[in-house]
Amino acid sequence: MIKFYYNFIIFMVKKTDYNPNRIDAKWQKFWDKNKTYTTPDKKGDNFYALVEFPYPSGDGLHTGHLRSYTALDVISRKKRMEGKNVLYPMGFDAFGLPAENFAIKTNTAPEITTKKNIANYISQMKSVGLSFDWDRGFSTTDPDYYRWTQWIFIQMFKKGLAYKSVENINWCNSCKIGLANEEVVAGVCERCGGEVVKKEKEQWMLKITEYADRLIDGLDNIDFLESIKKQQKDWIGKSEGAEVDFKIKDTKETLKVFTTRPDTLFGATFMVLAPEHPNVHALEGKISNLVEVKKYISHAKKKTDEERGAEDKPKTGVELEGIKAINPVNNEEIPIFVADYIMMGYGTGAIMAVPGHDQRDYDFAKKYNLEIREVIEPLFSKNEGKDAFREDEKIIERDAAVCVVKHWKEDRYICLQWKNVDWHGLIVGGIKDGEDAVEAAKREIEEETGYASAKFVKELGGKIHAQFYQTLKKENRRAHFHGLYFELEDDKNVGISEKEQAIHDVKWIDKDQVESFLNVPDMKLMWRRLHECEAYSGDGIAVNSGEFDGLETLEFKQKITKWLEKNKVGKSATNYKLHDWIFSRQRYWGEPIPMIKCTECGWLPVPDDELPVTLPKVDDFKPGDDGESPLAKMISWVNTTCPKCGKFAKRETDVMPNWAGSNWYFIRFCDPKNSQELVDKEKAEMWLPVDWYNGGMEHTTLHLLYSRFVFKFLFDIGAVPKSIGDEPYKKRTAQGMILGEGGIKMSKSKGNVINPDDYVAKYGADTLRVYEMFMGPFDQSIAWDDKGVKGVHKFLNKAWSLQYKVGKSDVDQGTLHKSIKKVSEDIDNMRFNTAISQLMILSNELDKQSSIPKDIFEKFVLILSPFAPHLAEELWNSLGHKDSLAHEKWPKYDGGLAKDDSIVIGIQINGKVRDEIELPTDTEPSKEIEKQILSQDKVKKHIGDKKIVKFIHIKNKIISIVVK
RNA sequence: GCCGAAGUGGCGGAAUUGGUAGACGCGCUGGACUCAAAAUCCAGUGGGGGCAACCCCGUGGAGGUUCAAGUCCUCUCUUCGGUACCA
Repeated sequence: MIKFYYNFIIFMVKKTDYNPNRIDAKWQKFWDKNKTYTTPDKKGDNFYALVEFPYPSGDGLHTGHLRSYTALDVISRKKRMEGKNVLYPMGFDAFGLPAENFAIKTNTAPEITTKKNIANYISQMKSVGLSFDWDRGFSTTDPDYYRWTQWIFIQMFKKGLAYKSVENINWCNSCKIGLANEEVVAGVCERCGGEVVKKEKEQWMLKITEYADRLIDGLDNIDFLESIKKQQKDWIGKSEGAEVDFKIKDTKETLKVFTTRPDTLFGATFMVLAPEHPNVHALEGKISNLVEVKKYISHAKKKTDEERGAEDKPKTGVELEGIKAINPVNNEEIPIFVADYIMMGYGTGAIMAVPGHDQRDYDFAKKYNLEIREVIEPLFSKNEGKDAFREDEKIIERDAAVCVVKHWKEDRYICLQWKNVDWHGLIVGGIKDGEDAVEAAKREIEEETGYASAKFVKELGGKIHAQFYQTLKKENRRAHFHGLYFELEDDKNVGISEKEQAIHDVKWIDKDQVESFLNVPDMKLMWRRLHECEAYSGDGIAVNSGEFDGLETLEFKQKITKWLEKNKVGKSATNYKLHDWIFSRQRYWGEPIPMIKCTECGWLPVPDDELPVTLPKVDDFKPGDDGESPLAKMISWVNTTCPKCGKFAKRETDVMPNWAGSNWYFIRFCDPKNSQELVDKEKAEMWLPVDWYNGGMEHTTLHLLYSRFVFKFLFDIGAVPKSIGDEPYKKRTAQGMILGEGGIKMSKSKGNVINPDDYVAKYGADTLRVYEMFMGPFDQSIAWDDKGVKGVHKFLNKAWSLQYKVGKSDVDQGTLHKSIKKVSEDIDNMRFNTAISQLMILSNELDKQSSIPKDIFEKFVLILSPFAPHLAEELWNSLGHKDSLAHEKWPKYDGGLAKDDSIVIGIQINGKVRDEIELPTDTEPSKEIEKQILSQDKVKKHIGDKKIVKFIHIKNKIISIVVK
């Protein structure tokens, strides 16, 4: 009796409320002290998880950072428990404009602000229990780190990949800084939203274009989200075609153009130059309307890129009168225009205009009344399905008339809907021997619709071809459609035969409905020709192209390119949208570019033993109005001696862009303290490539592309071992953005920024972590919801109180094993939201028990721990374990126990669920089961006296009965 | 314009290969506990009809394939991202 009371009192006293603040602090201290997450360098079962290291801004960590960091933290924690040696590092990308702008405003040195911000970030990250290996941390602003950033630049210089060039760069008027194309968003500066203008500046450039093909090809063998691969490919923008030289009549000048369609050369009826094109200047003497031309050019230059690219802007241009170009394929003299729809930044800044087959050229030609010549007749080839064109079978050619027929009064047109095939088309009929197209068409119209008053109005352009396999007759068909337009004069209808009636219905379709009614591309195109407003830019068969007539596009391209090469007027060529990377910034807070200019010896790199070129302390952080870096004012720093001849020389005063430090940081985490080389080869081999890299979608064409480029370069020069390949990241995923409450973007100005610190203080780190993982699918944008946070907190409270139910009892293990399975798989696939919902299901079920067996509860704690590590550690501890659970074995599930013994499946009658039946799992279909089901009352009722046509039983899924 | 992703209750969202749509969470309603509130617990909760057993309708819209469609096919509308005269 006494003992009973004693136990009872102990039991009462032990029970405490969930107090996250106490638990969080306790375990964070424990992990720090015991170096729980410090990663040893060793060969073997390693796993490198990486998240984008942040810029340490004054605002501190935001919820978006945490979504990414928590996700890979969950993955890292699970991998550790699965026995992997996990590297999950963190550092800071601390060079950049905010610290510099702050310095200009307050005259506080960027070092000081940066140091303070980094300390704050570290304490914030620790306060949410991210399992980073802090021993490997660094900042890109550490001289020990940027020494190697500078070293990489020098290696690029030595290989000819870094060069100085005068560029018409994007210049932000408010930041006073040159921007890469990637940093100009919608015509304004990505950072400050300020106006971007064009400015000529001498800049350091990196030849990323040399790696363009490898950057495309490398994507094939790595596990990146498809959307990322596609965006990178589009950004690089490779297109293959030819360069063609057009002579300018009576001069020695030629105009070089790039085209992806050399097969349309015979259709080139004029040329167009970009306003900035240098040849305009060179030809000034011959241009008779020079004043007009100059006026147009200066007007065009004033426009921003955005204005020039504005939607639906009518095309403008002016002809260069007095000069003509000569089309090399047919020696025709064609006019030359300057127009701002041609951009200097793409291709050669000049085009051959083919108005028949390019929509922009077409619009321009229409406006200025220029010749439009058709040189490609469309060919529609069926390539898929059983009626796909078969290369090796014989081909039967057929001429046919296609008729667009207008109503006698209204703006409606005849279409045919076939009855036995899914075909919505126009009136089509074969042209018989001795018949012309119009006669054939009239005959068909009368036969198929009964209307006899069709009056021929006009032809609808040239022929359209279609090829497919006729499955019934077992032959390839190639049909040549002649498009004809008719108008009915009256409503007289002579009727149609029964045979025709059985084939199709005649439909009168309103003008604006016709296009969507027609369901085959060749008919749609024929219909659109009635309105004469577009150029056909697809593939087809050549016409009006001299000796090349009759060739199909692909073959024509090859032949004409050979012809151009033979006649020395062109060659095959590849063009990219990607430009070389402008690598200079006229600012202070960045890595100094380690170059010296000697008037005698030219540009020379700073010798290796003088690296790093440290950033000198300055008093005035303002850039000069002429765009000079603040460093230019540091005369004593700028003046130096030439490393080659020893005479007076000057240092480069530009600094690197903030991408410089971030494009190789993941390499340094493998060996962060190495003073001899960028990275020790053996250590690089242990960790690289990165197994899993998660970050934001916004870095797809910037950081992610740049760092792949730099890594390939380091691979080429042997700075990283060859054995690891030339791709830095095996797998790349991206999280969705977190929006403010109500679904609007978080911003200071809107005052809807969520500060994670507040939630850590109020609910604890685990609630914040679990909420961020639970709020929705990881890759989708989602709005913050305070109510959801409370719900998660309730769940953790429940998990906490479950510990007081631990005791001896028998509890069914089914849900536990199902949960282990689901949580394991969901974490691997970043389906964190459903993993947590499964944990909730499990906790709800355990809560229903009067007592929970200890081993079940332990496993629950273990699979909860990646999401809520502090709570899990505390529970683990109170279960009697002394050590951290960070390296405990991840529970395994028993496939048998994860399955239910029996399963309830629905019984459908004529497609509707009417009843259900509980069957042992994996019950095979049998006559007995069928009998049992048919004897159930509800089933009997619904079948009534109808006859059973079909009885379907899919194991573990459904019973479906069809009755009549 | 083009490319990509997505449209499911009051809300965030679940739903293997097509197989009982709405798991889990929020919110709401009712109840218990409380002097009261909060917290907690229990029950209910797609819409409509019916006392009820049940029935009808439901995954942006219109067609289609199938015994069976949120899921597959055709067309279409909307939203959100990316991109922009790319020759």
